[in-house]
Amino acid sequence: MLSLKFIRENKQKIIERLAVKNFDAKKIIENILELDDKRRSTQKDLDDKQAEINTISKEVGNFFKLGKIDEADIAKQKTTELKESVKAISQNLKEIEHSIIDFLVQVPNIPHELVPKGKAEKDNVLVRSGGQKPVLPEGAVPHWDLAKKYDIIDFELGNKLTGAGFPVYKNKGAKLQRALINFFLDEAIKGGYQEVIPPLMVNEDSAFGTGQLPDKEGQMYHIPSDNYYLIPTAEVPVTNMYRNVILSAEDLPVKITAYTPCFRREAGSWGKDVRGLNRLHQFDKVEIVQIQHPERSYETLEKMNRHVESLIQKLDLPYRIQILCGGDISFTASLTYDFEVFAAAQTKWLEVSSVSNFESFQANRLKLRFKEKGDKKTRLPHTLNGSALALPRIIAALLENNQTPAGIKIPEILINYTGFEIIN
RNA sequence: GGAGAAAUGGCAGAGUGGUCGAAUGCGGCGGUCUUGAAAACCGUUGUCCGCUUACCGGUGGACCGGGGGUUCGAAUCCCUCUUUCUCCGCCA
Repeated sequence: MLSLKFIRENKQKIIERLAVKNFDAKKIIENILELDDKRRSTQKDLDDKQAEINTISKEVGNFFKLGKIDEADIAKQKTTELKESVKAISQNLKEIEHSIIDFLVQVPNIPHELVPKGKAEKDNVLVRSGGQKPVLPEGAVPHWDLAKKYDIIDFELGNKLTGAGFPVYKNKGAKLQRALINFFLDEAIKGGYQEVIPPLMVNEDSAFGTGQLPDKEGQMYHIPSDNYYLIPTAEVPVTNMYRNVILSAEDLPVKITAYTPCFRREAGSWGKDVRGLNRLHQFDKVEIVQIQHPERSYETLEKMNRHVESLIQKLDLPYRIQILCGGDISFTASLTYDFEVFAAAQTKWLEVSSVSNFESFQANRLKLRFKEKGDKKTRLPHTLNGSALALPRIIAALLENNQTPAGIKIPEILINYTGFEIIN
């Protein structure tokens, strides 16, 4: 959510920049500014009346003390009228504030200068790539066939238990899952991130805080009896730990990592894109989150990129990194790097991480602030997050790329974690 | 799930209708003293929204768990929700 002050001061710039996200902001910004004017004059009106009531009330007190009952009664009557208008005005103010919020939450974050114009995936910009695409042996097959052949992931069984998109990991498949989680967490901790295990369900306030609500509730599983939402990513509980918090500048950067399962309804996604592990309703992910000083957030974004890249390199997977274009970047992000690994049997690039700087967009919504030492005013810090990494597609690529006639070879770095070198 | 108690500033903890944004202590910040530090002493110490201001600042309003009510006036009284604690019950 952009702050009102920012909108007031940067109207033209916002409209121009949001065009990159293919969002026509002119009308909505004008609505917001108009409402904001109304809000301020209403506020002033209310404050003045309130002040008058306060003055009179004090007088009444004094009259009573002096035994001047008649004067007190006269003063009392004056407030009756005022009180009624205060009630009406504050009701009005509340309504204005609500409609401002209603509009504000519809305005996307301003894209960074690096974000290219574009409509869809094909307009994303390649930053760099690495690793070697493997030459697969004769008769190589996609991961869903390998999963069945070696009995490590059971899609049908998950179907029976729950439904499509909820696989059961078995045997070495389950072990590999744990190995990756531990590897990713250990690397994050080495990188200075503090590990947390957050709740997997959040309340409405949290879902609003990170921008899942309003509007995107269709993407989350909802528990109506308690009004909780299953988290679509650890970003939600982790970032919300700092909702309504004032940090001091020395606390920055805050670096948190968390492993959690993630739950996504993925309403409306069907077809061959979703085969096997490519798209699931429940999957595991290690997330990294940082809260950083506005002047250093882009350095931090770069560091997070390097962290994610190093994980993929250590797993020896072919990858590429892209900057998302205006049409592909999320509502809340200023700049996003997508990391894709190449799954050689499907001959497909699979997104395994997306690392974003939200600048102050989330912080404003969360009421997350920080204060410079000796400074009276609070400021909004920048928030960033990234997957490091999402498991299923990493597993898909590992299985497909490392298949040999003898079995699937485990990357060197993981052997300490799995305890085996090959799935056969 | 049942019974009772409670929720106040960064923390601890006073405050039961006006002079309370709120005593006191701790912590934090600034200073005096000291070669330096500690101790002691002095000062200072929240958030949000307006108005004003070149700046320092000044000024109005709101906030004592959330929401509503009573009253000229609410941290204080009433209703309601939430949370926490104690006891009982159940239980991984």
